[in-house]
Amino acid sequence: MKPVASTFVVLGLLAKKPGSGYELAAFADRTARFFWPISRSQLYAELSRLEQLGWARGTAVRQERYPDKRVYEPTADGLTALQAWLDDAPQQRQRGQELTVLMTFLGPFVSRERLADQLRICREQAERLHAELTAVVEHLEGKQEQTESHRFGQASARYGVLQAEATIAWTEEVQALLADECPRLESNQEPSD
Amino acid sequence: MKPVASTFVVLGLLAKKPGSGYELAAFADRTARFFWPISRSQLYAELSRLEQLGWARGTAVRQERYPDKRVYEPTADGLTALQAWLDDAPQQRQRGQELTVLMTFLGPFVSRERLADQLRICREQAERLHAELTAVVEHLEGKQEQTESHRFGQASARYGVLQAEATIAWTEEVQALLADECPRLESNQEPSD
DNA sequence: GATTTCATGTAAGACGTTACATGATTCA
DNA sequence: TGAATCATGTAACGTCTTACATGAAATC
Repeated sequence: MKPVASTFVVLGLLAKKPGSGYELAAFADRTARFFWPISRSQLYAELSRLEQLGWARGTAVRQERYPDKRVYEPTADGLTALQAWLDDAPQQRQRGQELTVLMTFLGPFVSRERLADQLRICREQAERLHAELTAVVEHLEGKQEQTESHRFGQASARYGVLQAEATIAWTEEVQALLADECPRLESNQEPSD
Repeated sequence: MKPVASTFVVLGLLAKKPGSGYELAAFADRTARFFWPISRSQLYAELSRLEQLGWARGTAVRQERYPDKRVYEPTADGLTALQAWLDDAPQQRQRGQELTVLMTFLGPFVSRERLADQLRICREQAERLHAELTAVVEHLEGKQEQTESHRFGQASARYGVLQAEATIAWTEEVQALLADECPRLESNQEPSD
């Protein structure tokens, strides 16, 4: 019963918004769906796993008009595990971009330094991909014999170029947000207000 | 031994550029990697599957300086199967976007109408997602109590907004390319040169 | 009366990855 | 001498999806 990446995704959703599996599925559908889709059955599977790991506590709630439900919330251990995972697991090469969005989504549970690091890495990767695909596009552009196959190859590469540009723009936005949050390079304490 | 989506991806790569598994892996790494990554072992598995299906023919090639290799090329049946799949399988909701890029990449094997259709669907989906996520961003913006959790939720939703915008811009590019190719709504014949 | 909402899961299988295994040749 | 390139696969396992299963209450 080892946790997988999706275990932490569900734990993170729970940390943002405790509730029943059904409610959590609706929340995930509004938020995490576009960067980390998860099926209903897997969501329920992860919830039992979290309970077995002692990372979430489920409480049966009686209802009259609707079927009874089981409401979950993260335990202290669960929050510790989540923060620990966010702080060092993400050295994975796979799903790097989605992981960065996940870490942003779960910003309150990540240290500012870690998040800034991840954003930098994400941006650098996007910049490398952008350079690589731009070169592909230009290479196909420069060919004397412009076959149909080349034109379509170029068009598909343009997709990657545009996505990479969007990623770079997004990282800049979030980097600016982080800079705004702590104008002096001091900690994550709120100044006053 | 039923074909899966990746079977057709490999078949498509082969149709664009016949060669050995090793060469194909390098080609995939330059081209399809960013929209349909495929591991080396799976590539080899798909090549044997294609041969068993009679959709590709492998020929042993002797080499002196390097190990012998097996060079593949699609059969007539294979090309027919590829075109048939491209023409009606893609009613899948999953990987819809990547499928659209794949179809663009394999443009020479898809009918113009089918490709135009797919681009339209892709664009409409991106527009719906864009509207949905813009609403999420604005909803979080409008809240009186701006928690940290909301700000980060907003930041992650912005990612989806920017990606959707990139997708929309890309579909417009390719739609323009298609319109350019056949200024009159005539067939896919090259006019003259 | 039909459909949607609420509510939770199981079972089977599709799909894909990493690690392992091998080994000659070329290049730094 | 050590690393990269060329070349092809197997075996084991991890991950996730779809379809199935159930059923009351609310809404149209």
